[in-house]
Amino acid sequence: MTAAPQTETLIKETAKRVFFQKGLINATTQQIADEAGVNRALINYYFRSRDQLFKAVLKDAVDETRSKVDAIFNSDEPFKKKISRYLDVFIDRNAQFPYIQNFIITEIMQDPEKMKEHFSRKRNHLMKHIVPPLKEEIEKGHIAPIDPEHFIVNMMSMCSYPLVAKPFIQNMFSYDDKMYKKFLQERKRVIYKVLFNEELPAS
Amino acid sequence: MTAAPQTETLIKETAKRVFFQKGLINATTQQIADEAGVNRALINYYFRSRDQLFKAVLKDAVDETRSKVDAIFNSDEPFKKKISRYLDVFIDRNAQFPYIQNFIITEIMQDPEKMKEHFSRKRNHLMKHIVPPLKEEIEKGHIAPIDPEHFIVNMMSMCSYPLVAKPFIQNMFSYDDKMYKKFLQERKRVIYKVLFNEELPAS
DNA sequence: GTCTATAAAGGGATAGAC
DNA sequence: GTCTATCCCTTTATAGAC
Repeated sequence: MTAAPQTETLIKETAKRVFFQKGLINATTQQIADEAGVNRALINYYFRSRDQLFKAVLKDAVDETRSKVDAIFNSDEPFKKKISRYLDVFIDRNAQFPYIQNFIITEIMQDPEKMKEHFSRKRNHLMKHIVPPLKEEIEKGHIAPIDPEHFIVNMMSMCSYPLVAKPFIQNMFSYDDKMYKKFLQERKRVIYKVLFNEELPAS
Repeated sequence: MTAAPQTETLIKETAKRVFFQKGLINATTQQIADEAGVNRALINYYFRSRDQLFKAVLKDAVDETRSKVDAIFNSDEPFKKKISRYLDVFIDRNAQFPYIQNFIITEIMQDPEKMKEHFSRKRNHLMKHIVPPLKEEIEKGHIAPIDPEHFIVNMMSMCSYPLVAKPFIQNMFSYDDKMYKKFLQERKRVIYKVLFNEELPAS
């Protein structure tokens, strides 16, 4: 085993931290190199360009979240249970890397064509997992009637926005980091309640 | 009346369009000048720097929304009616300038200290308008018990996220611009329903 | 693989002519 | 008020030595 993969991994992990934990979307290659303690030229050596490093790191993050979500929805648990597990995974994962959502949105905002690169396979991903079982539950009378597309947007909104707007929320409610973390955990229960108009069962 | 104010206004309106309608957060001064059909140096002449132009435009946008929101909550209508009017104003205003929310978030993300410049007076703004009457309505049994902070975040999430994530939603649901616009209008009713668990009355 | 040095481009801001 | 020309700085990317 040579030293190469170590450096490449180090750069990638550092970029992940700088971009998604520190939220520095405009971080320069110099900043990332300094943070990783490597020479700046090595970034070009391993990734050719800043843009390709960025894409690689974002792709990894998106893929990782997606595979976790797939695992949940491909299981044979009841629909409401799947949703509650989705809330767990989505919130915990994004609490660890709070700015992933901002980056996805900002990337797409700059150039909607970019999304197709990142989400070509994910397109309709949540829809396929959610719309059929949701309609079924509504027909059975287990869930109050709602347009599935609004259901999905409600769920994503209430999950993502509190992450995307972290500094805004901390300021508005005078939350320190510990209180904000607690608030995020509470949201799993709150969102479930709002979506289904019933309490989240103790698991 | 000289030609000066016209050019200054032209630059400002153009920047507003480039930033908040086109979503080009990293637009260069050259791009803005070209779009406005003026010489690039005039931006520095009127605004000294790109940063000050940006701040001026963002401040205008924030102030305009805020004064509309204040007018609603300073009226003496019933609480639920105020919320429904807030949904109207917030969604219509941000549908016109879809990327204002992104910019606020991105600005704050880059440097949380910046928020204090923009929102020093707004701090706790929504809280003061919402928390007391919400608690009162809950005590009276008109609204199901909920933590007011989660209520506010639920409301802001379901309003803002569909705007912030516009390209994402359009892609996911294969919405063209017309369908997306319709979807946004529907959300007024959907959000009201989710917040209060009752239908929005016909106004 | 890793470093130094340098090329090359992009963008913001200003001086000075008109 | 408006324009051209220029300066300056930042940042990316690469060539070439080690």
